[in-house]
Amino acid sequence: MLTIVSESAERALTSRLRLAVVRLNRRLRAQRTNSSVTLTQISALSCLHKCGPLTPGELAAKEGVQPPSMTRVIAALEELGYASRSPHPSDGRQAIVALTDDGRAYIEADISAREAWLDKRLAELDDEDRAVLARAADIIDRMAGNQN
Amino acid sequence: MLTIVSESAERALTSRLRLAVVRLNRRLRAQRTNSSVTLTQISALSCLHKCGPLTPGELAAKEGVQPPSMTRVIAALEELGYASRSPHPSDGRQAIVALTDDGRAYIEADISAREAWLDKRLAELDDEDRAVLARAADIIDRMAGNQN
DNA sequence: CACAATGGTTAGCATACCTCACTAATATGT
DNA sequence: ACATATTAGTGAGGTATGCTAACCATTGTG
Repeated sequence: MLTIVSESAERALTSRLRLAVVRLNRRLRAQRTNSSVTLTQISALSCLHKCGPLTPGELAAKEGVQPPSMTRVIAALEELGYASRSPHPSDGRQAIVALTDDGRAYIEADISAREAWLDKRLAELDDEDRAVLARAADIIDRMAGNQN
Repeated sequence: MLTIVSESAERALTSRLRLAVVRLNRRLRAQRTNSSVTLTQISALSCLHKCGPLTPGELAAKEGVQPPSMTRVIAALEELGYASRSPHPSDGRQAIVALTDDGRAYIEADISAREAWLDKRLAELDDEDRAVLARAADIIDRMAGNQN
């Protein structure tokens, strides 16, 4: 139960959380076998969907990766027809990356299918466990999102 | 499918949990830049430390990876002097992977240093958030299907 | 004793990060 | 105004981590 966290459990939290995240991440990546869109690309698409058009640099910062890594992701999304690159109106160095209609349709309609595995696992939990995970997702996002 | 227990936050749990895990995993991997031991290797070392000597196949099963993936991890750990491979006493096909003294010293004394980043983030949370993460780690581990 | 099953490794492929170095565009300082 | 510095993005190359398929070597069984 939630009320008391034992001393030993508390001490091992760092290790346990790390291992849990590493392993769940592994499982999630393994689930996308017959999809042409990778987990990283989905993550970037989600970001564009949530935030609207962004420059490559902004997108890299929000995803917490270096700009060169994002360049490749954007190129792949463009290739797939899910994102477009247009010139920045006032700064010739920058570019604007936006979802295409296809990209929007994909992220809105198709992601849930690719999340079927996780969705099924979540459905097997009780409401209380789901509530814990919902809170944990927020906490983790804050921790991972804070630079440094 | 998911039972909606609390409006919009709950509805997107699958997406949010996935993104949170992907991003925290990314951060954790990024923390080990000046270390020669990678996250995957640490995970395997932890497993050996907790379970004692294992065959490569057992280790792969516990970590939830395929045997060929574990072969590489074991080779790296052997190269580093943190694990040793010895022949199985009764079955010539199998091998026994065990921590060396160096490996034990490493896993016991040094891991916490490599977890400093996460440890610091966790220390910034309040007790309630930590409790949520502790429960979440257990739930996630169960979902990811880790046989202990 | 031939031969299938088992355990492990090798080879080759894909994804996803990184850093370093480069180009192009913009801002700055004398 | 023009040379120089800074900034944004990209390309090249490297590492880590997973996979499957194919391959030995050993084991155990008919």
